[in-house]
Amino acid sequence: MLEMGHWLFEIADAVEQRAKVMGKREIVLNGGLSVSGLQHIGRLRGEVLTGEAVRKILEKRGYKVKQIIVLYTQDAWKGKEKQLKQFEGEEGRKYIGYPLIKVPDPKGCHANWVEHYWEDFGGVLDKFSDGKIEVVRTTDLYAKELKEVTKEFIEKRELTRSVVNKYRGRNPYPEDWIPIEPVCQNCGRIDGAKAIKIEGDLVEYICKHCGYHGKTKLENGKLNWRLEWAGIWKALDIDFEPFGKDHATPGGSRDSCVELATTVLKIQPPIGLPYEWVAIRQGKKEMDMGSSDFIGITPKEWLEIADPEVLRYIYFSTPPKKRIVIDLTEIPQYYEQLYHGERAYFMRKEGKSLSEEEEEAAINYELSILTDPPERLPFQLSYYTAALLVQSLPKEDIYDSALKRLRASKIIAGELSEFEKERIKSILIKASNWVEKYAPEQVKYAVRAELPAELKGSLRFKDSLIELGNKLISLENWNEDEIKKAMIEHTSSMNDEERKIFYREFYIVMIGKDSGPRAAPLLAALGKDVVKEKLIESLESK
RNA sequence: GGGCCCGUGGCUCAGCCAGGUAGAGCAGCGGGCUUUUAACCCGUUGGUCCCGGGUUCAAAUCCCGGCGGGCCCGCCA
Repeated sequence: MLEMGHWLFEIADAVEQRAKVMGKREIVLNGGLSVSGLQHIGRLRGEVLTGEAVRKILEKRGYKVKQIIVLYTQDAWKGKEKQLKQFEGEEGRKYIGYPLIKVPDPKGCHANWVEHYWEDFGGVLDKFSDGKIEVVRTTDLYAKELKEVTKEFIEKRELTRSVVNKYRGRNPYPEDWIPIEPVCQNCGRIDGAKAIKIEGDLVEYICKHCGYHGKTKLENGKLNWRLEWAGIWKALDIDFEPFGKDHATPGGSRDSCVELATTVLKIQPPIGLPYEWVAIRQGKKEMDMGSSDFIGITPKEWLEIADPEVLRYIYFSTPPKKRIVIDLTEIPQYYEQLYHGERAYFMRKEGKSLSEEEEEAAINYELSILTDPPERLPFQLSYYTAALLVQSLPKEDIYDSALKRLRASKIIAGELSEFEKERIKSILIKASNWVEKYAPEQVKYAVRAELPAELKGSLRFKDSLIELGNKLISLENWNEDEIKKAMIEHTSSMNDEERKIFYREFYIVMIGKDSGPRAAPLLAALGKDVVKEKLIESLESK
């Protein structure tokens, strides 16, 4: 089998094996996110896309698979520095200890904190996946699926306590402990009400923050997080769930939850998978993306500059425990990696023999694409070329004008399929956003609005530049080769020193910097009109 | 205290799971092409695979013990 050895297929095998042993008809994959702030692209790695890839593999094998993401909306809002800063002034302080779902939207545009920060992640999930992912919130689960298991923990509180206390050496729960943490009806906090009595579906509690003594429904609270996680496994019948490295420590949360699952809830814990976090590099600095610290970019922001397949390819081709560092200035290289996988995929399809590395690249490509693969290897527009091109094109008409130039310069020949057209269109738009937001300086150039008069006066080769302009606009074929030829011819009589100055002035006139992208491709991209305007009209005037 | 990841030519890294002649890209050097502008093409230099032990006919790869760098957990989630 080609896929042997690929980590995603190994997980799929393990999950399949588990399902077989347990005789399950439907396999359930889970992921969990607490919406404590910025929902960055790192969170797609383990909790969403790993599951999606495993689901894809298992579905291909004929299994019915459900994929869920649980949002931990009942967790307490901690009021970390960056979280507080989302609010005006000191307003945020009021909400410390509130369940996330009860914290208002600091920007005022959504129903609450969770909905606001979930939007740029959840709202584009269907673009990063096939969309067949069910999103649930713990707030709702407590009213339904988690009800039974909550009661089970309360009934088995002694056993539960003996297990949990193994992991709470210095701060064990006391003998009268009741495993439910209610929301205080007086001060709104979920992080301090102590349950003292259970009466059917009601819990009586005393709040340590405000001293309030009251009763509320069980569902208006939450389980201690270890119980909660294990409880979700049981309530939703989970077969597989990845978890971040913070949960992976031996004797840590995953281990303690496994023990609760087997000894208290009497279930087989799901297959787990520890994964590393994703970092972002900005200049020389490199930081793990973080939700409550608001570090990173959201999936929505990623879509502005790159296709989702590109990120999927990075994630699928990297073993889960390896750290990934995303550098947004390297988007062109990330595209090349996806293209590499694409070429490998089509080589395999054509029956060519592949190296092991290419085999793997082909598999990663297959996992990364979101639509059926095209018939044959599609045209691969270099992202870098696109970035150069778009800087000289009218934004409104970017696709048609780009296509014209790409054909004129013979980068594209022949008819394009729908797939190719769509992809080119997408890359052009994304590359143009990338130039604005993240591209390194050397990639950028601008067609300057107007040449300052004092500069114009000091140009040594002003007449020669005008002459070149005239030669260029009379060219029959506007393509790189012709332009290059004309330029070589024009500068052939100059010596090295003169030529150097000539080119410097050329760039200053064209783009306002004394150097820039290669002259011929640049001019090909800019078009005749711009040449006429810059080299002739602006120099002749006055 | 416990655990994870990484350590391979100047740089970035692949190879390690399934042991079998040390690889790629960039940089360097030589040449070609071209007036270059994050170029391209051909050729080429360069490596005690962090160190020490073990297993083996054979170790970058497996096992044990160190060292250096990054990170996680220690009762919040």
